[in-house]
Amino acid sequence: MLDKSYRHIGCENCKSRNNSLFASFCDSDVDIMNSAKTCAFYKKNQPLFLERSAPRGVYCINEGKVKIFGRGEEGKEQIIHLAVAGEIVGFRAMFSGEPYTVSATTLEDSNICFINKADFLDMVDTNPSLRNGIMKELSIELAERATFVTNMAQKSVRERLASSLVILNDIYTNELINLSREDLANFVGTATETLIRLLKDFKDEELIKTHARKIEILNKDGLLKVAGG
Amino acid sequence: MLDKSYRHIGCENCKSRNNSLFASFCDSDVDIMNSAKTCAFYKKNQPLFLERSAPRGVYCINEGKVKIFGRGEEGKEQIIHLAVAGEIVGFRAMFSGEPYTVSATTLEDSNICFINKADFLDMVDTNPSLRNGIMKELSIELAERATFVTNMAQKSVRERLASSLVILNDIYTNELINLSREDLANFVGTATETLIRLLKDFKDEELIKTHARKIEILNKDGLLKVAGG
DNA sequence: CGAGCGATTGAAAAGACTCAACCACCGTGG
DNA sequence: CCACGGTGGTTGAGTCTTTTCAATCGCTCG
Repeated sequence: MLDKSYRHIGCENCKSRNNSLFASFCDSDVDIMNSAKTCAFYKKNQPLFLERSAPRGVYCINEGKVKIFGRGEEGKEQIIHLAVAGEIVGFRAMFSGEPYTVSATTLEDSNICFINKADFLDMVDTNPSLRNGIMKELSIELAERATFVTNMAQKSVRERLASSLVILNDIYTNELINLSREDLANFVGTATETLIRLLKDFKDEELIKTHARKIEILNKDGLLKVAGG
Repeated sequence: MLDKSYRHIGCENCKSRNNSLFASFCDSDVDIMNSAKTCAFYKKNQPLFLERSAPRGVYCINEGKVKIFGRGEEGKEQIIHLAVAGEIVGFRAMFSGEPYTVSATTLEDSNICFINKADFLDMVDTNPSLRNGIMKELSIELAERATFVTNMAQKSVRERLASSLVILNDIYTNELINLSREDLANFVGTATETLIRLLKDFKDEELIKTHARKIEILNKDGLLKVAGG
């Protein structure tokens, strides 16, 4: 269960740090980060930052999940990424010199640490392995996003939903996919009604099973086949 | 007109370098790059590199244009980016440690220089301003691509075409947009036939005018209005 | 208990795609 | 010089997917 206080969470005990950009930190690096950061508890659906606002630092997810999304002309959300424990959110804006182009909101109750921009950039400057990790991460995400664009442009909604469910299944390790229908639609890039109809199709085809809003994957290979790849 | 030989093009004389990542280079930096690079003339439709192949270095466009594209399931191209003179192509793959996820092909006769991976990474290591420029560039492109995804997911083909034409108008400075209908369709993310029909609509609405395959923008504001934003 | 939001269903319309045919231009070879 | 073949551009018709709008249902929260 999550700690509802604002008590400091020591990075040295953070189970999520092992698969984060800070995994390679030595003890003194961890000390520096520990003294630089602040920790906070975020309730579900609480924003970390908003599009067009000025970046003040980076957010490190100790526990919980965060959606990163842009908005189209009519204000409809498009979820670009779902960040899980261990991920650092908002570090792209540290280097771009521009306001946020996306917003970030918690999807569930979360513990999230914050590192000031100056402190973060200082760590990047003085720590080559962190820097290289970041450049690698940026590059990989850029490549992923190229695929994302291609999928959006060429795949049908049905294919995208199948593909999305597999991705979400990995994100929700050891638990059922738990998103509102609207968020799921905004992740797939479709209308909520279309999403619901396709979910029903998948249920009929015994690819998935729903438990109220939660979704269980019954046949991952079948979904991959529908996704076409 | 383009030089058809493989003669060396000195970076110190390269007009495109001023708006490139190498703009901040001092004379000695330029010397290093000059001795590290090789220059080559590429005919129209000649590939620089292919998806799934191993990155060997970066390509610097002295003159010409290059399309960067991925492929969907059925092999249909999706153009992710059009690179113009001054742009460095393929540097993301220098950091990702993975094979190319996209391909690059010239759209017209081009002069393109090549810098070996080791030499390039060496320059990045020893030149903080280049490094910062790259991190900034990666971050900005990542943000742009988020918008790209949102547009693909939420805008109609008509809106995307209008928006694409405005973007292309900037890319083809002082000349008419000159792409095959298929490339244009693959940039917008639609079928060639749909693209042609919409171009006709735009002609009827006097937003554009065609000269054989070339496209002239008559009413940029009108196109922006159609694009919705 | 009532209000309100999220989930679901139905019906109709719009948007895009596919397939097939045709046209137009261009360079080649006879 | 002209017929030929090929590629890229264009048009038409029909179909399928997806969206939109409207209405209903069901549950949770105050």
